[in-house]
Amino acid sequence: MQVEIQSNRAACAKALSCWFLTGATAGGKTQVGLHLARLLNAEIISLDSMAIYREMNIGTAKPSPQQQAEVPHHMIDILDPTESFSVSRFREMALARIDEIRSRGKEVLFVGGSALFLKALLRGLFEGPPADWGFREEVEAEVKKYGEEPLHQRLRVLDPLSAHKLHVNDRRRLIRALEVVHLTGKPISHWQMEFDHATRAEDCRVFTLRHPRAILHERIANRVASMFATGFVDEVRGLIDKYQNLSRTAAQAVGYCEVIEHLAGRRTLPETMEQTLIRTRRFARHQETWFRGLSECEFVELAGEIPPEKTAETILERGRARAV
RNA sequence: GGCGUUGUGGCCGAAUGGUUAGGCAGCGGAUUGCAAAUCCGUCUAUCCCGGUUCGAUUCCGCCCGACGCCU
Repeated sequence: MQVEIQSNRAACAKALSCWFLTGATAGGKTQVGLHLARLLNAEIISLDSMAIYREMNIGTAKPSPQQQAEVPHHMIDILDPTESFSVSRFREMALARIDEIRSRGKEVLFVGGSALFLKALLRGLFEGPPADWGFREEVEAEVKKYGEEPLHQRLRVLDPLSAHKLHVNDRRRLIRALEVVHLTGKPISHWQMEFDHATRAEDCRVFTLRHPRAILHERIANRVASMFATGFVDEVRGLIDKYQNLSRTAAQAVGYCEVIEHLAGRRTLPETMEQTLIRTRRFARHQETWFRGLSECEFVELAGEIPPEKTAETILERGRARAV
């Protein structure tokens, strides 16, 4: 345990020495990131839970091949859409990439909006057991029969602290908490206590692009419209033809989920587009909730049309000014 | 022009002579191996005017709008 904390600390320190560019979806991270990477002589590590999938290009608004050729990118196109993924795998792989990039004498810039991944990098992850899907399905079946209440009841005995923190209806976390005691004999709250060291924004370089909400909504509308205009539906059709089903994680992606329903004939195209728009907005809102809550995040307010290279320069200036 | 139906919050949609469903969207929060997921919280409206009534969103009349039918 002591060793784990040590290595966790070391890993966090390593991550904290990198540059980060984050922000809600459709906020212009890709463009700014490219400029910033050039200014820093950096390579980019994607901080995005869906861009890791091959063949999911249009709907994830992945950087184009040309953009990826301009600056070396990592953690993009590393999984088939049938493979599942997890935060911890992301973290492990990303940490390895940091070393690799540094060994070339280059700077590291993370670009992306997956907030949980960001937090895992900045604050660490306890060395807990991976998901046990057999166990989860068993418990899931119980919930179906008896509801969440008995689950919560059980957790109150095994891990009162977590039970107190979790809402009765928060089935996923209830199950994970149970899973951890079941697998390790120790409550998840015990493990989690060790890893919540917040860093002040001034002591790191986590820049968070932010637009006024109305403008962000406009940008989202434009992005969704252009996705559908450039063959998003065909992309998803291709995936389904080839793989039938996407992995548990890939299938959750905004837009993909909706288009799959459409291709199955359960939804018209206009409904699908509307639903994709709505879900993208909700996604963006949740992302911003995350960023507000992470002390590491420093907001870069973008009122009006600011050219990406200008924003990159602003960030560079601010980031260089501090000793990290 | 006549007759009929109808008018509930941004949208959908119940109900009721007095205790003002619900859903969606929006907004806020949570978030440690499914995270672009998931969970929680929040929003208080009955077209206008008049009448009946202790009390009207609910009953009556009228106005306006919508829809339908007829001439």
